[in-house]
Amino acid sequence: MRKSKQDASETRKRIVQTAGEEFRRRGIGETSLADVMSAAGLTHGGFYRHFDSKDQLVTESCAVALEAMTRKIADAVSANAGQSVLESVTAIYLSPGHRDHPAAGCVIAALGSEMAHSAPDTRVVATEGFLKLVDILAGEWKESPPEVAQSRAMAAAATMVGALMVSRIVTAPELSSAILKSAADELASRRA
Amino acid sequence: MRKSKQDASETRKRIVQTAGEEFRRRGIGETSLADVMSAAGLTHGGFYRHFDSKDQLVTESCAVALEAMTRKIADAVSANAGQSVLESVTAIYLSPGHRDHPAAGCVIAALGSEMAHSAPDTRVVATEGFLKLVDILAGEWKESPPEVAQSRAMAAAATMVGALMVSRIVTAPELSSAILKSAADELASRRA
DNA sequence: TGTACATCAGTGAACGCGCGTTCACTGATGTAC
DNA sequence: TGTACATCAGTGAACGCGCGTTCACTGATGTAC
Repeated sequence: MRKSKQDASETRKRIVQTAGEEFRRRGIGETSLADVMSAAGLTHGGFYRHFDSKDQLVTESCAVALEAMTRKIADAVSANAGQSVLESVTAIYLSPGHRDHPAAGCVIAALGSEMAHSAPDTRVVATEGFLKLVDILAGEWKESPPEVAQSRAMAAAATMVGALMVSRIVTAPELSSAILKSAADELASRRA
Repeated sequence: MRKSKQDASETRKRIVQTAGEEFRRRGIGETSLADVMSAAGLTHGGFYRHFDSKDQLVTESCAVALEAMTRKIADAVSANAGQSVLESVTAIYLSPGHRDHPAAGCVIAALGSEMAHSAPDTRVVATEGFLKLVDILAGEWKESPPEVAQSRAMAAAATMVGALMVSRIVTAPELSSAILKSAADELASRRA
């Protein structure tokens, strides 16, 4: 049953991608390796041909998922080069679609409180993803000194992460939408 | 070994309190009932004399912990009746002490991403706690129409929750502190 | 280029372990007379 | 008020289960000649 090197490499990528989705959908602790492997169309026994541990998979899948999100957001910002950075980002990040599809969304909002207890490697990856998001947002305040722009961007990122996470906890749909809208309105008022 | 009704009632409260601390310290999924019971000075077998399930303990302990936090914040606000509500709240919520002692702090920031997948009862409790915090913050904008004040308060609450959670993920201590400070500065600029 | 052998991706069963939950038991507390 | 009995808080062992991890095995792929 041995597969070619290329097949194996594609399998590995598929496991990382699937794991990122399943972890974001159901949480890290609630998702077993058997869940991930079967979602990737494999049996769980083969996992250790590709990874040393679940922790390693968590770290890699978070890295890949964070990069996909920041790239998507950066692309949207450059596609709307004429308009406000904050507006471009919040339109994606604070959308009902993002809220309702955590598996394809922001790792920090989906797994943040679990990540606070994760392995150092995973926290480093999360830190880098957060800083990338901050960097994109800082583009809103190009006219300000860089430290000011970064500080405002950090607060804006915190607002978005918090609003999205809370919008997923809350039980009443209208309240959930109101939280996203309030955050978007508040951020709109802070434009450069 | 039967205990008096009063003893039993105190034991139950102690379990709820201890559970709230342990869950916030280590996460819900990572904290076993045996962990909670032994932290409360008991053996795990007695758990089901007081509760029907772990889920019930999670719900009750989150309710108690959220109420303690909102009471503490409301007290601080009324103690500083002369000064800005936002200032009073952020001085507590966005402090390094709060960041470094999750066991005594905000449940939503400590367990938010886990709560998004929790039982409906738990999510209802979290929703009520969030709305209580929003209600306190809305006091900042007494002059504005209530919907405006509530909307601004929701965004402020999201900022605080997001900033605190991210400050606990991030690996570099200076960055962690910078996130708290950026959020506090931004909120200060939104005062009524 | 063809052949013989080593490698290793993936399977499926098994491992020890800790989990939530249950249960028989103990003996102090609560209750009925 | 005192006594006999029922209750039940807490203990400690046990339950089945699913977890992360390991392993023997298969057979196609890769490699050495």
